Amino acid sequence: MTTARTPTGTAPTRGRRAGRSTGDERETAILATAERLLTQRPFADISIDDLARGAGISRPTFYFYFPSKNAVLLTLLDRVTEEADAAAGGVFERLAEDPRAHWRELIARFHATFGGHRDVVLACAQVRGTNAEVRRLWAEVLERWVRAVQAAIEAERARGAAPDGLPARDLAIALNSMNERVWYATFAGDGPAVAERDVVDVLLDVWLTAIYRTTTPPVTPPGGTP
Amino acid sequence: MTTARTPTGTAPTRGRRAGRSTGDERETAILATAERLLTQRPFADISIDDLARGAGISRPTFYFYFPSKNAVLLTLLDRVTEEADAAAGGVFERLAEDPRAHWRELIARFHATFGGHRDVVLACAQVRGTNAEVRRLWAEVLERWVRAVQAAIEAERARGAAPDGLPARDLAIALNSMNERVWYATFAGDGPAVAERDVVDVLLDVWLTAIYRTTTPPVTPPGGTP
DNA sequence: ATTCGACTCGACACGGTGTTGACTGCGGTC
DNA sequence: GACCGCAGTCAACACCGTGTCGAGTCGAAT
Repeated sequence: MTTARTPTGTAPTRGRRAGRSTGDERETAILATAERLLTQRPFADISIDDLARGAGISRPTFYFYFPSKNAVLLTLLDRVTEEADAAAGGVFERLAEDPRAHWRELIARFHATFGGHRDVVLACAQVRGTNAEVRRLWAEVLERWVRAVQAAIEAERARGAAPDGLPARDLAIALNSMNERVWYATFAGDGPAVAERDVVDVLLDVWLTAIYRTTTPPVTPPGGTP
Repeated sequence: MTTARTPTGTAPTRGRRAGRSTGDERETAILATAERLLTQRPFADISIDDLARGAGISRPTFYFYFPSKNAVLLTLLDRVTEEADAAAGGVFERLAEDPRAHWRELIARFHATFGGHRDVVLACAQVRGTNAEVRRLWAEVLERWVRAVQAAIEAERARGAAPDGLPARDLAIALNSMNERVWYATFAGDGPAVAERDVVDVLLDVWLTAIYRTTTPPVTPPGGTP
């Protein structure tokens, strides 16, 4: 057993001697190679040997750093999801000030974050079907977004800005699912897709009508509700 | 070269002598085996040998019938998509009579058709990332649905039942994408999902609000518009 | 009876994965 | 300064799934 240092491929790097650091360089070299190759061809067409050679090591040595090809992708995805989680920060709190602008901001950030790593995200979407780890991590991210949106919808309903209707969670799932699939089709270019520059506004329109039954939701001025 | 009889795996069976028919039996046996095994494990974990043995033939003989494992899945998908195309039949024409009921009928049929072959559809969704043929066929089906929905939206706008707004095609893409992804999550059980018995009504609600800005769209009585 | 084409499979070549076991070199330790 | 331990390295191997080739069987048509 070769005691791979990052057993799951997800955990932070551990257990290397403090001084030497060729290991860290190699690890990042593998990651960088993967990201570079993903811009050129699909994940399935990249072999472990490609990754190893790209990082200047032999194939067995690759296994010293990652337990599998999938683990590399998972590590890449991990970075992106951290960004995605951070992207929602601060938007929901200020929703009542200007709902339209802030919902738009939210969707735009989602779009920008994933668009900034489109190759990685696209690759993950492709292997999600065959890789349980990626599927799980993805599901977790989505779950957090769903929860946040659900809470926001409930808040808007509570302040009387949005009418009651579908259970907030179901609505949040449907809207987030739509975003995911539309986003994917737009960037993957398979099948019918919305033009990239329109995608945020198209999604926003559906979100607003589904949540508020109008595209111009009521605004609460920043002063508070007397 | 073994001149596989169904070169693409999509074309209808051709060129076998009329009399003997062990070939047809074998072909359907392979298909049946695939469908059976798909209920037990993911497509990626089914080898050509499994398919061949299940159909009572050797692995090389398998290649006489299908050029690859993917071609089998593609043939399976082909059947389903024919059903899916047929499922829309007659619904759009009567939309004005009772829009809510007919949109619901449309979504319900989509749901029922795919739900009736969930293992095949789920498998296709999983390999779509790595298999261009499946991706193409899927995209074609989706494109037809999008076109049909787009036309229906335009018709509803033309008769004054639905307000103008998003380009009808973009809206149709977004709504169909939502359905696809929500449906998938519901059956695949990965990540946040809507309960199976609620899924049609959740989707319907979003469709109606996005198209009509209300969940109770205007009805034209079957007598016509005076 | 011969020929043709549908149909069959044993055996092989190939490519990718994951493992093993032996090796290197440095940093600490007594 | 002999030694130990461990991060790091790789040639070679075992394994598995894919796809191909070539030799073959058998029934129907001529």
